Amino acid sequence: MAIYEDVARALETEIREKFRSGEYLPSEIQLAQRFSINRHTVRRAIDELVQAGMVLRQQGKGTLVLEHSLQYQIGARGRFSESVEAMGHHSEARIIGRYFHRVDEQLAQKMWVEPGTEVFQIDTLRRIDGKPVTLISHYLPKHHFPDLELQYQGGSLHALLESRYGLQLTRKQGLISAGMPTRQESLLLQYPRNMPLLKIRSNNLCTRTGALVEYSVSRSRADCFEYKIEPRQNPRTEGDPSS
Amino acid sequence: MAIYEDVARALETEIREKFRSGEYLPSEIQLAQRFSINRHTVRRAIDELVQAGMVLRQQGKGTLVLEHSLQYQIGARGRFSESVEAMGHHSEARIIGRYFHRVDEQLAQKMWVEPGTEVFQIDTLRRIDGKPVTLISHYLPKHHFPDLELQYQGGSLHALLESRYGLQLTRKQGLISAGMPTRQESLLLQYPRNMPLLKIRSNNLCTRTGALVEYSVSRSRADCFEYKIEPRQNPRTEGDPSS
DNA sequence: TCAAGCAAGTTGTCTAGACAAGTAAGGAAG
DNA sequence: CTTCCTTACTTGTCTAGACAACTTGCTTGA
Repeated sequence: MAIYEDVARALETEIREKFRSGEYLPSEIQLAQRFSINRHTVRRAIDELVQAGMVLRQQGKGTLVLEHSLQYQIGARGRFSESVEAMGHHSEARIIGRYFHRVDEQLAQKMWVEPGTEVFQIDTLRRIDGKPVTLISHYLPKHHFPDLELQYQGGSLHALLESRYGLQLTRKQGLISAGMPTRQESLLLQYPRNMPLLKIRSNNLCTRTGALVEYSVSRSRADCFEYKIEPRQNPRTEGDPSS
Repeated sequence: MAIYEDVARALETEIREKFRSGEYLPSEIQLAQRFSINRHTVRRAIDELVQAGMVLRQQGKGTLVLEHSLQYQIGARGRFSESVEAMGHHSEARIIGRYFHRVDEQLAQKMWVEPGTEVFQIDTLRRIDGKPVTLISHYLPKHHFPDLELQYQGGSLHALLESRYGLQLTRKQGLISAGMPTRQESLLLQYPRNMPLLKIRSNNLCTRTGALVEYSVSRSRADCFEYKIEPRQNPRTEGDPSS
């Protein structure tokens, strides 16, 4: 194992235990003497920390320690699992944006509606234990929901659709992917630009008529969130055809 | 302006104009001679390209040029969808590693087995149209599979389990997450370090007895791959990843 | 007093050389 | 013909030294 990797890990734990954000690391020369290695090797180690977003270099001043409260603890506890089926039905969501527009070619294809269809877009942010975790954009064809923009004031969107409009939704398809956050997503989720997001695009149909009533795109922080797939409780015992 | 920045820009335009993905850059020594600079300065320049996701370093081989069309075109053409249910059942996989070890505490918890259990680990790489897309690590408790390491020579692992050992598998749980690639994953998938991977951890049980017979972790390139969830209708709807 | 500038300390860049680690191809031995 | 080993070439790491660029505080001069 490379020396700089060892040093990087040593510095990482040391920062977590003994440094606060705003403080400066010892100079590269001092660290080189302490570890009895060359200064360039120290720099290579600090490069790792910079890449991880733990520290910030300031030429002429030193190496600044940043907030490391939510640093990459992938796989540790504090990880939330959620059934894919439950996606988008949450009540503790806060509205952060409402829009009204006509869908363009690209969105229409994903939404399974005609281009030019008038839709409401509602963006919500979901927090868990106060931490922003998931950002959801709901797209709802206008003709299904007269006056929706007045009705919905937060809470469970799907519950409102059922109580107010008598619609019951069925997820017809979900597409799961991963991507990097935009600047705005990074801000809203308080999440680094160099960490991935988990995305689901869902097409929800009316259970009775089969018409599309909601298309949603959710983006979740991958450091503390994952989706769980579980087989139906009463499966066909015929067996999984795979393999 | 730093020399390495100039060289990085020069190489960037050169790559766009004269190189195709799959080709290798001239060696660092050759580039150093061409630009009349030190090899370390060349390395620093190439670091920029690696960071930008344009090239991939391969120790002992060279510096591989990646597709530069997909840079900002995530979600464009050439995206494969695959049913989550079909995960891990593919036949066109190539074995890239076999291991035999006892599971530690952490893995045991995820695998639903006792710590210390002896397991085979088989790593496979799956390509689509020649492009490496998915990396899968299969973990199989040894006591279920005497002589598996001799039996399996590639192809469909689950088919072998059924034909050779008479086992039929049922996915009990799948956990979907996202993460960044390790250096090795980046190499094997020919994929930049700063682009995300889509991960699924699956616990597959014996359909009859309910015992765990396989735990697998798959990692897929997020630039050209996504998982599809569809409500179960007829059992023969395996995801066709074609085009 | 005030301002210019000097000095010390920091990170940033470049060079130079050495060896380790990994890959691929070709040749030698069986 | 196959297998193993050697060899050449590539990237990866470490060391060493020098100077540039920048920040800060202190000294010096008017």
